[in-house]
Amino acid sequence: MPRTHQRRLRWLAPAARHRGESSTGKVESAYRISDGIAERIEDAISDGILAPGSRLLSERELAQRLNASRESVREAYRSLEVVGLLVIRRGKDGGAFVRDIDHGAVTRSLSLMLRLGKTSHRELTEARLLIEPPIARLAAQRATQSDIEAMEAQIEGQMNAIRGNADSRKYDLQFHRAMGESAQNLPLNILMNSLTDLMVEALSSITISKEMRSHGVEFHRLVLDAIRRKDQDKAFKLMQQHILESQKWVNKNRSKLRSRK
Amino acid sequence: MPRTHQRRLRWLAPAARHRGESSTGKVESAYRISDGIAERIEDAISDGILAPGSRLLSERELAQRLNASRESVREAYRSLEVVGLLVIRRGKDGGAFVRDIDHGAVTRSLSLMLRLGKTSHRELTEARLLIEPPIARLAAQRATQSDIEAMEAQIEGQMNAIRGNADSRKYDLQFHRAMGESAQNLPLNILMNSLTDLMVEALSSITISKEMRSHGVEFHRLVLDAIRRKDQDKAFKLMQQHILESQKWVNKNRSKLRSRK
DNA sequence: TAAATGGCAATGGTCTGGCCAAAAAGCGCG
DNA sequence: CGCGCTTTTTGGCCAGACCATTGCCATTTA
Repeated sequence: MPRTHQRRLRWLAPAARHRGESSTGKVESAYRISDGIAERIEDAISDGILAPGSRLLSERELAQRLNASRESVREAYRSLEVVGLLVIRRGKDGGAFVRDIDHGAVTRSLSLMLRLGKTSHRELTEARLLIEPPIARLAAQRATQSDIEAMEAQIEGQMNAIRGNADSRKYDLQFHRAMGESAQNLPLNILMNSLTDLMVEALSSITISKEMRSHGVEFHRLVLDAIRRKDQDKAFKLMQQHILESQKWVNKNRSKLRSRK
Repeated sequence: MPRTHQRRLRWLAPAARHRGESSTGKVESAYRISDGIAERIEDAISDGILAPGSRLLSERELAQRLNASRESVREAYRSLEVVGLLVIRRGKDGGAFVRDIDHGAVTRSLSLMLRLGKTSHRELTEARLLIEPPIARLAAQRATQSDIEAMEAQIEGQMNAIRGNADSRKYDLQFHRAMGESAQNLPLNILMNSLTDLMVEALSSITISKEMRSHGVEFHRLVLDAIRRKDQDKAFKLMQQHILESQKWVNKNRSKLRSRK
């Protein structure tokens, strides 16, 4: 057994701790060994002891060291994979790796709830309408040079894609993401990303005319311009208009808008 | 083996399906039996075939029917529990039950990401400031009589709690929730609930003076009054002011504001 | 009669031990 | 050097067992 791994084990020192209810409301059904393990790993990650990319012990090995069964460890790893903290790979040099921070889990979770709640397209647009324009305003206020360059790159890519008749949606989405980044507000950014992801998902079946796509990229260009000039109100209004336009277009073309996946 | 359960099995008819990547970005590491099972159950739930409260087959039984091992079924159930779709109970008459729709999963997920991203209190307030006032406006526009009564009830409870020196935070939170309900926009509502939950969590260590609490409930009363009169702008501004006030108060009292749990 | 007790049965939680499949590393050969 | 086979590590899956928890019910007891 290699000694090199010894250092990694510090985080598994504390024994099983509190039971009951976490402040966010998850009811824990009594005690589970796997939950205890998962919790310690989670803490280790959020404390930075386990950095993104680092590899955890193999199921067999951690089980042995903790005097637990492989299944308990396995279950812990799987739970953390489900919430997006780990990624598990098979094969030699496989195992569980700490994932770099990824907002996708929030989006998935939100998406699930919205599907269950039969959310309409109207609600989604309404929500975007309340969140994105303010974010554009913040972006105009705070964007750094590199933020602006990132947005420029996406617009560039989008234009090329349109010219080549390739799929430009990816760049469209990325532009919104880049704008979100520059607003420098993590919660808002995550929320906006979730909403735009859902929008893209909802519209994925619809083909968009070349004209409309050009129209979209043009809007992005204008928004970016406002951000560059730090014209907050203009950025706000443009983004608002952008969303309204695309909604209007969707309404016109909703020959068959799928309510769910 | 009882025949009565035969009906419940319809949803497990389709065989394993698509692999690869879901549109929300989850990378699926090759094929897993448990994922297949989980997916079918998830679909059954979101299609309404499995209603909230209904009980799934026991691990042993479903495993047998699917010709899978108990572990695969178990893993599927656990995954769905983690994302908040199921709740699992032990003991006789225990098992996996479809949970009624619960936004807590989104909050937990968001909370995790924010912790990992070292989100500041400032960002949280900023986000609330952008989301809650618009929601108050929507509430003023759309609240039904029963919505209003729900809010009244929370204010009532909050006042009683303050008079009796009991914990009024719960009612405070519930008021915001009730207001969110009346805005009749699910995504916005979920987002707002997540933010307020996080705020409550962040402030849970701080004791709040009786005076301040009375001040808070007074604000709620004013907001509700504006909603009753359908005075959208007033509701908007009051909510904005409410958040600003409480932030100001927090800044003053942040003798020791914990950055994370 | 009503309440406490104790056994029973169903179900999830954990463990053991094993085999299979994937996947990367190592190695040998051209 | 690079291609292809073999090896080795690791997760995925399985079978069977036992434990812990929980609700139910018959029995006992106050």
